[in-house]
Amino acid sequence: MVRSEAGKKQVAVRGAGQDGVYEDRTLIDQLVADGELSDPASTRGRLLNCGARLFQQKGFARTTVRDIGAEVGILSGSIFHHFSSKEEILRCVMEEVIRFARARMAAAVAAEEDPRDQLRACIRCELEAVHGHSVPGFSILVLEWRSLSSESQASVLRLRDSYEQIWREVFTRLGRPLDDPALSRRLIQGAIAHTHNWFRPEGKTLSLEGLSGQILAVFAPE
Amino acid sequence: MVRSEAGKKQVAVRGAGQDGVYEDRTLIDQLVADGELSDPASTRGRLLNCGARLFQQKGFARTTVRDIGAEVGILSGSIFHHFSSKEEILRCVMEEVIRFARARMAAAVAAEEDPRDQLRACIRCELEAVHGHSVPGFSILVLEWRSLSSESQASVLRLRDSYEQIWREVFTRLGRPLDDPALSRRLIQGAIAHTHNWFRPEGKTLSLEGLSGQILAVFAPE
DNA sequence: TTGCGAACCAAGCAAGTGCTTGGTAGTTTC
DNA sequence: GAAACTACCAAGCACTTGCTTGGTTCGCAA
Repeated sequence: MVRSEAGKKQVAVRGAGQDGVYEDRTLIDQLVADGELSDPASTRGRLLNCGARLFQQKGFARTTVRDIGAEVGILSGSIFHHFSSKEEILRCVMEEVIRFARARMAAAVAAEEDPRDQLRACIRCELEAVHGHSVPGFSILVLEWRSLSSESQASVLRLRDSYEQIWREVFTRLGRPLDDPALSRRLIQGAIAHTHNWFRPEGKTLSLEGLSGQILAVFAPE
Repeated sequence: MVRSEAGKKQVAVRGAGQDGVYEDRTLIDQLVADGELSDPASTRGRLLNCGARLFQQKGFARTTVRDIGAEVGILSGSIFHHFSSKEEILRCVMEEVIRFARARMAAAVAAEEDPRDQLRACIRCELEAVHGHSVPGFSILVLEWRSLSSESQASVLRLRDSYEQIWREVFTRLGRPLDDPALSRRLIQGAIAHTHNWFRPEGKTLSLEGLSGQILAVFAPE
């Protein structure tokens, strides 16, 4: 709620900014320059970041436009100068989340050659996204899907498919564990998304790295 | 818990009742007689069944007490003669869903001897539950978990653990795919729950039986 | 200087929300 | 047969919700 001129410094590499801002600075800057993401320092960008965090924490229905405005430091009515409706905020959050996650994962896959290592990179990427590192708001894609109108769903779905395509290509190259790469992807997608409900990275017993290995062991045993 | 009246073949009366009532008559009757489920013909039972269906269709937040009352045929205020709050309806729905799903799966497991067949039975059971056959409202357990207060979550969690215990025992007997049965369960739980978002049983390409086989192939390859 | 539009405020509307209150039939209990 | 209880209705209260409206400030360009 306190207006913190925080927009400027955000040099944060690891350790998110006040609004839960993305971490990877160079990638962000590139995407902002390409017009794929809103500038996180702008009011619109801050509304999206705060919205993402609140939607993830409390859920879309339990988050009010007054909540979002208060965190950004403007009144609720002023939000509608930037977005035409509350639902549009959710849709834009989802779109930016997908664009960022897609760019991140594409880079991670391109850094590997062996298909199994590529799968490992995908798993790691999505796990980090689900657990709030690197891509805040990622789990909203699953949790709040039904909060979108069917028109918005169709729009977001097209974008999302370009993200899924990366996964499917990796499973195709791997040729496992099922004949149908799309089906493999859907099963692993559910398994990873569900870790949001039980896995706590701070728990000492199993690290996120260790969890990646276990999931890999199931979907691509050696 | 281990209601092993299993071999009784469960003469499922396919075709739900007016309120989308459970299918397996004999099992239901037994659980009602034991006081584990509300009589689906009573007002309370009908409120729970209607609530379950509406919560699943529209989500908890988007379902109003007026919606529920209208479906049952009473005014919204009268609901609070049976439940102290809207949230209590959700909690009771979840509890009854768990009790029924637990009894159904225990019976299915007890009917098999080979651990791999037992796993297949579990997968089949939970897939049917998730997709609205046999256990209406099952997916509420995942989708609306955050709509419960933390006290209610703790209460439901205890009950739910007795359901999860069945899964863990099966994975323990199977000794696959991971060393940790609880972890295996959580991964397969996510994979199965997520099918709710994409699998359509009426689609000709892949039946629910076929899907069961594919999931089994991943988590317990021959 | 003047004009203009972007960004925001202050106030509030209309529609809904969960839940309460006071009351009334019908049934059961003693 | 009076009392108590169950299950419900009719009405509405207190509050929250997304969003609108009219007006103000301020940077910037002509």
